[in-house]
Amino acid sequence: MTTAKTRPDPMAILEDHGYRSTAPRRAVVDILRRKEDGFTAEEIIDDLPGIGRATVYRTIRLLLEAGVLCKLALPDGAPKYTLSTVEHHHHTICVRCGTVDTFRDTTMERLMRAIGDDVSGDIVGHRIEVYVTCGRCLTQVRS
Amino acid sequence: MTTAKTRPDPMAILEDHGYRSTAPRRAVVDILRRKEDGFTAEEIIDDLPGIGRATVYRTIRLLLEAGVLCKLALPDGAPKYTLSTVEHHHHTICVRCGTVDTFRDTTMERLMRAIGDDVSGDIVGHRIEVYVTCGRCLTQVRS
DNA sequence: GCCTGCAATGATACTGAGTATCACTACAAG
DNA sequence: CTTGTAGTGATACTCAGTATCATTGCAGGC
Repeated sequence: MTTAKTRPDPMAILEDHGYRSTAPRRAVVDILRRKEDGFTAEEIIDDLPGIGRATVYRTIRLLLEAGVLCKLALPDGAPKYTLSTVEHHHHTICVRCGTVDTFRDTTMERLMRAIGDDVSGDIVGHRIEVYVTCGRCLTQVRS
Repeated sequence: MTTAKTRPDPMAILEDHGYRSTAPRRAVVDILRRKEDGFTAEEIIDDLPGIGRATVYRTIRLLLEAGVLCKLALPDGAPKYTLSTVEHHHHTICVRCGTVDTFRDTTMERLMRAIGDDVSGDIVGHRIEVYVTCGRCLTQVRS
């Protein structure tokens, strides 16, 4: 599931949006491309002491707006980011190790349409996060 | 949908959990019982100048743990609380006026079971928030 | 009725996540 | 080579919530 497939370079996408390819932005993009399991903003800031907080957060925001990143929430609401590969998908987050994985379920799309009949008003978006104990953590627990 | 039905007194629930019924706690519980559309912690703090931040947050936390409150997230991740009436349900949040409503869809439960087959590991929880433009706001927009 | 102990309180200071400000830098285009 | 502006980073701020800790106030035992 976590295949490092041919992912478009986030930096290229930023350039497509009219933003400059600068050294700090490339540094941020480079480091978070290597974070397969999601990351927090402070984590990136700590990893790049030469780069200011503001720049890291700005770059993250640009990538969010460009749809390259997803912002998720842990059960307690703490934010976590992850690179998004596919268009529309949802995330599973392991509550033990924090590993983020994605899934795409067509039931979900049908569900949203079904809910549309139940609620008064127009659905404009949704947030779905599934919290799991991942397979790896399960075997650790049982051993 | 937003019926002020016979709701168990949150204070009584806290007492059942072994917590004292104190004046500050009653004040907090009283005020948030009147907030049909959800509320933020700071809102409560502002409404009760005589009561300390810590006490308000503590009371909210106790109520969350007791299952009397739900903590939701707006699209930007900003937290919002709402009293929960029924056991398991989900929320719609109007992105214009912030009104919180609840729905319960059996499809959701079936969906969770279906997802269980897709993901590796055990599902331990989920978060689902549906963002809407509510009926009232829709008529305002169109007028 | 009065100790007394502990739960609860509130002031305050802190953390964590993110934004605003603003002087400065570094480019890219003319 | 100038110059305009996007981008940067230091810093201070907001917002949400927690930690600390001295003080208060009840509830139960005598």
